[in-house]
Amino acid sequence: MTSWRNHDDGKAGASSRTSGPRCGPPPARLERGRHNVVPLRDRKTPCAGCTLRARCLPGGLDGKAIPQFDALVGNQCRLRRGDVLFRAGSPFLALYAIRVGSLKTSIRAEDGREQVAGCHMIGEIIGLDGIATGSHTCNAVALEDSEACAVAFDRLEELMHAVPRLQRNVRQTLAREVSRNHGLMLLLGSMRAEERVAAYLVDLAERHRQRGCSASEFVLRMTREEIGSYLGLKLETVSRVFSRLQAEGLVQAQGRDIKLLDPPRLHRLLRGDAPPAAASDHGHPAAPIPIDSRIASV
Amino acid sequence: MTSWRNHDDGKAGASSRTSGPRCGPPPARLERGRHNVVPLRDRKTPCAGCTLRARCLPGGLDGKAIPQFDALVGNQCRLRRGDVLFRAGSPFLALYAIRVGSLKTSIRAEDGREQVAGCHMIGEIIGLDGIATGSHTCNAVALEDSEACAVAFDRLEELMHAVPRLQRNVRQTLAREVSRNHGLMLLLGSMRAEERVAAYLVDLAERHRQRGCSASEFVLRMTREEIGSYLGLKLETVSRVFSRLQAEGLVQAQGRDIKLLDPPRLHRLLRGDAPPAAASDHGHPAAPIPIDSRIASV
DNA sequence: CGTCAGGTTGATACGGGTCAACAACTGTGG
DNA sequence: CCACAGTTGTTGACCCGTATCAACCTGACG
Repeated sequence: MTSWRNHDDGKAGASSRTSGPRCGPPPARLERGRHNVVPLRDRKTPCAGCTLRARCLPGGLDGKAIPQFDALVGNQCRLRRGDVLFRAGSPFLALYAIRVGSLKTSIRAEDGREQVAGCHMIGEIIGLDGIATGSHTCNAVALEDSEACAVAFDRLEELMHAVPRLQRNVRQTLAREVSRNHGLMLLLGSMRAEERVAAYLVDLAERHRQRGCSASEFVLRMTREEIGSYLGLKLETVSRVFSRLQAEGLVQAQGRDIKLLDPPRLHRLLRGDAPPAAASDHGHPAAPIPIDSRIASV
Repeated sequence: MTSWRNHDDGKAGASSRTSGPRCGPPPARLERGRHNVVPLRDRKTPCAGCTLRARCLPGGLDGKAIPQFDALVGNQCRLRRGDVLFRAGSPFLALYAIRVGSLKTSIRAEDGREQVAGCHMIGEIIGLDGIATGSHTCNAVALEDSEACAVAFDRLEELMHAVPRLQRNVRQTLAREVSRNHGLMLLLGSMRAEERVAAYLVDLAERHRQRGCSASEFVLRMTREEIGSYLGLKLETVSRVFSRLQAEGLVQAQGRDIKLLDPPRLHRLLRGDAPPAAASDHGHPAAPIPIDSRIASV
């Protein structure tokens, strides 16, 4: 609980909507099921005063670029638990910076199977998946009451031309997503249930730590079923693993309240007392020099 | 065999013992072991004359931008089977466009476990993973004799400022990677062995089709072990699934030579006669537009 | 010839899925 | 206040799919 919490220092005014109803794309009206997504008419926190800025898209921008960026954040949207920020298939109009709360993203196969693809916390950018096709490929749903800033992408694109640093930030955000997915693939492809859950907890702990919150004591925002979906397990298995980890004194888990009692041992569980692993690049024993470096600067 | 075939109009050494409608380039039968990578000092095919251009980074560039782009492709590198194009941890200097052949990318966990993360064919761009951190996060290894164009990234970055279309192409390439990974996650997280292998075959077929090669008859470039690693299975399981699919008349598999005998049924295997699947966005019933295909493009 | 990598197939073990019962908690309405 | 239903989480019993271990085949190559 540091800075992360109160960038939301204002009261909600009303009126003065700058241009179009913008929180999410204009068509971001009540997504069925739950509550209205409420675009805050007055942006309460301009980027210049936002404590998240350093980690957000405008991170590192100089003084005069920030208001320019600020101008494309049309609205902050308020979401209640279960609200859909965007949906697979809906047109890609904006990236979203999570200002408060957390969201899950999920992808759906044709046959209806759905899988949680990501669990995103405050300060993270979501919606990137839409860049390629122009429409989103996953659903984003609030796991708790949340707020997100919608950054109009067409205008962001323009601004990127003028502000290289911004372009770099966007690209890095995309690339981080690639790299995050690598980790998830490793998890889904080769870890067993206990390792997966441990990896999940360790990851959450680290992300809390980065945000200045306790890394050893936090609240899970997803149900056992969602966690299972994310980790490629069934909910019963997730539940059992929590119980087992608790029995072994590694964690204390009461529902969604989690305490990590022995982080080092949890880490060790990951690195594998597990099987040694083989796999080779076609049988190269030692490290060949990658071609890359032989071609000096191409 | 359209355009995809003869960008390699030179003689690539001696090879050429092709038979049948094979897509890959020269069959490439070489032993393992690292070879010298031969950066071709003279680029043989400037982008302007490359038949892959439309699908490559300079796709859609206008006449005068193409030579500019061309200038940053310093070299084409020639790889023999098993050669490492770049390695996790090595500095990120360039993106690579695969001009001939195919490569796998693999990621490695701290404990040494390694997993194939991608299988990339002619016309695809690899190396994107390095953008975020400045160094690569995965290894790229040639699955057969191959050639790749190295595109210096620092200079590419500069050129992107001047050429918006190029910027868009790079971003789209990155985003496609995100979307590809979504598909893979779905596979690793929720499919059973038979579905995974079927998905893999269907994906390969589609990519061959896109390249103007036979979609029903092709050669696997990875060993059973690599395929298993990619799909989160053990090699024996992969082998068994091939045998079972063959017994059911869906495919004909002799080693790495694959014929799809009944593509429709193979597709059906994917859509799931399988369990109905539940999961919901917190109770939202409505069906968004489904994700394009189960495996975006794995 | 022998060796080795890659592939197939069988026997068996086990992890996690499946089905089911139940507890804790929430919100609703009488 | 209570009764009731719905959601979430826990736990047990059982079974299936995949991993594991092992034998063997094939083709390439020295």
